[in-house]
Amino acid sequence: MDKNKSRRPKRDAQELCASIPSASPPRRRSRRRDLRDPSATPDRPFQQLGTQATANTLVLGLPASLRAGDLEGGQPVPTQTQTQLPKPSLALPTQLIEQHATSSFADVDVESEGGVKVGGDTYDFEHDEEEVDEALRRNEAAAARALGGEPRNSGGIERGDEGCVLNHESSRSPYRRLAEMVAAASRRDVDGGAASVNPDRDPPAAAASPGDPKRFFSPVVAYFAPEVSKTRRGILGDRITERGGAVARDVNDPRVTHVLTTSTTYRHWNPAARLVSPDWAQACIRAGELRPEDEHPPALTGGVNPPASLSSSPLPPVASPMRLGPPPSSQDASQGHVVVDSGSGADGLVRPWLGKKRGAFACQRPSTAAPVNLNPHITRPLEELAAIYEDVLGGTNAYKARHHKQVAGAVERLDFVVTDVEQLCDPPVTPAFAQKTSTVRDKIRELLATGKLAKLEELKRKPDVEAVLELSGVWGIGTETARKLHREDGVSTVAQLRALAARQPGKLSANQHVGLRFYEEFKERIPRDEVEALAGHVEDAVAAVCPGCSVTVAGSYRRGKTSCGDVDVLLCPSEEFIRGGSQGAPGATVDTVEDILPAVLARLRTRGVVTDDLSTGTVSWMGVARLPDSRERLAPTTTDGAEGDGAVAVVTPKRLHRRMDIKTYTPDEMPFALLYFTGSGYFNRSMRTWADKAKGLSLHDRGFNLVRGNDMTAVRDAKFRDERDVFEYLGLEYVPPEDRSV
DNA sequence: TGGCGGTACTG
DNA sequence: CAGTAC
DNA sequence: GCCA
Repeated sequence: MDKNKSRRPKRDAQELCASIPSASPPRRRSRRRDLRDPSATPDRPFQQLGTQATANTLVLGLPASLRAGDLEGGQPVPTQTQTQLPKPSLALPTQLIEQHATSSFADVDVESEGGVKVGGDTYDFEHDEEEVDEALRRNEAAAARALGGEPRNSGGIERGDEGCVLNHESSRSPYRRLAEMVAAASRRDVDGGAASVNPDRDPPAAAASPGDPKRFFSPVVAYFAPEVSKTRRGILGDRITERGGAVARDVNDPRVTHVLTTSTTYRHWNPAARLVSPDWAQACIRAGELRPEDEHPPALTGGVNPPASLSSSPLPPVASPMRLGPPPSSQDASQGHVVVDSGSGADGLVRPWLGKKRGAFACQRPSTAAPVNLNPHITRPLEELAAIYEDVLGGTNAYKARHHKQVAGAVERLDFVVTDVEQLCDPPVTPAFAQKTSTVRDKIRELLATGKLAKLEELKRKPDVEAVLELSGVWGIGTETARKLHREDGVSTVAQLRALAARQPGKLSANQHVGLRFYEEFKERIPRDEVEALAGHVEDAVAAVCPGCSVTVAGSYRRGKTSCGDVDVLLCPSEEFIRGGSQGAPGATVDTVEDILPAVLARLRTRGVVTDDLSTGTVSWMGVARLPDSRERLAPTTTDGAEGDGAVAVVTPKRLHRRMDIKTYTPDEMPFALLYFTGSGYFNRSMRTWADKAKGLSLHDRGFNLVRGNDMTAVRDAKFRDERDVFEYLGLEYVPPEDRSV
């Protein structure tokens, strides 16, 4: 444990405060060149992705810093175990550094489902202690067998065995042992025979000799990138395990040797693994032996038809998503970046807390999203409690919820298993852990001692809690409506609500009917490529209506997440269009900014992309969309397997209904809109507060307001061409989108 | 002890 | 206006 | 529930 502690980044208040000045150096114009993202340099022409014919700009793709170059260039991929803090960039009060986006699981990339995995089985904490204990005993025996002797497995997968303290007598409490099991299990949580520690499951690997030609995959531990379709993953995965290999569920598993991906931009955390196309596995299967990896670099498989609108670049290459497509003219006009800090502070720096003793600052750093959650025994009950506070109790309880989630998130990012609250205190995981009293800290203590939370149990015993929790999961139904439905109509489940809605349609609003209809579909995550395909259709419509209008996907997509909860699209017409309507933008069928969205939506409706509306304004739309029923939309999945008779099965992906938002902004609002809709929610919150405290500004989705007295006046003394200008104006180092998933 | 974001749409 | 969502 |  001490070892783990020493690996943790040091961040005491002193150090954080000391880093403030460097966090916001008075930057001169010339420094803007050596920025992380070259394509975001003002001088560089913005890269267009749309069809040449239409001058539209579809801004998609991973943030530049996630691109292939990073993976191949041998730069160490930052892991959360690194010792020093990366260069501080955004100085913020620690109490504001909160994590997770809007909803509890909205931005979780790693599957955080299920309970604690122990040797392939999953236990959640509904089980009583005996049950957990028994499971631990079983698996300890199995693990001891697997680790103790020599032939750990036939695969020859080598890795260090550090930290495998499974047989320790010193571990007294069941939860300490559980914690250790969790740590161990997460290291060997590999599907398929090779590394399983559970004797009940597939031990065949032990029987075969390593040299067996039929088991040529034995040195391979494959991980399928999320964009590889389920079917393909299943088929190839089976072939690989049949032939002695293993399939890892987690890309961070140190034993992963090959990452199978179609994306050249796939970001993975295991630098030791090779990035290959799934075709590589197929070639190996066909050849009956391992084939050279170089022959199959990660790429789209042949015969794949990307959606028409994206055909020029199936995986959008280098256009920087944090750079909104600037109207060409404004680019020419950008002789100098006239973002002048006319505000407070002679040196342009504001450090309101710097002199204070307790002024704890956290510096925003690249948020190395936790690859695996080593502490579900803490985070899950906390999140559960938070969900009840937020969705059931509502009101000011949302603030309790927020704090519980903040702590859960901080604990989830830890790279060691927590067995004692003190581990969370010496460098405090959140500022609250440095205080004398903290109720959440007490809750964790209780959790570690007893394995449960009295508060949570008590709340869960209340009869309406579960009902309200479920009902408020319907879009458009919040705590109040859910409670009323349960109280007055005796509705407890979505199924019952559907029955009620059928009997008495007037009970629900139109939006709630929509939410109810797509209840299941809205809960599904949206893969990146589908986000791109949907955005591609928006781009087509925009191109037809208003050439030159940029189309940008914000949201968690822009933060580089592999899947998203919804599709967030921002439109920004050119300045020519703003000035001259269809005269300024030849080809436009509309004349004002307000006309764009309705026209775009009309086209999307006739194509069947937009299916329902949730709220419709002139510049903002929220609704439902899905991919149209055409033959070439998402990459069809070819499943000619090892048996290879040449048959190609085209698997039709189910076209789920997705939540989509589209908003139009003028070029001068666009940087703020991008910032706001890229999030995360917690990142926004911290930036808002910083703007308020440091500069007396209120930050919103279309600009700054100067807060003086009661009234607020818009800031008009500075020009903001992109997000960087906003950061700069606030005296903050730029934080790229992918590092904003705080 | 009060504040915790400000805005827009629906009904 | 309350409720909801962003 | 935490913080100023």
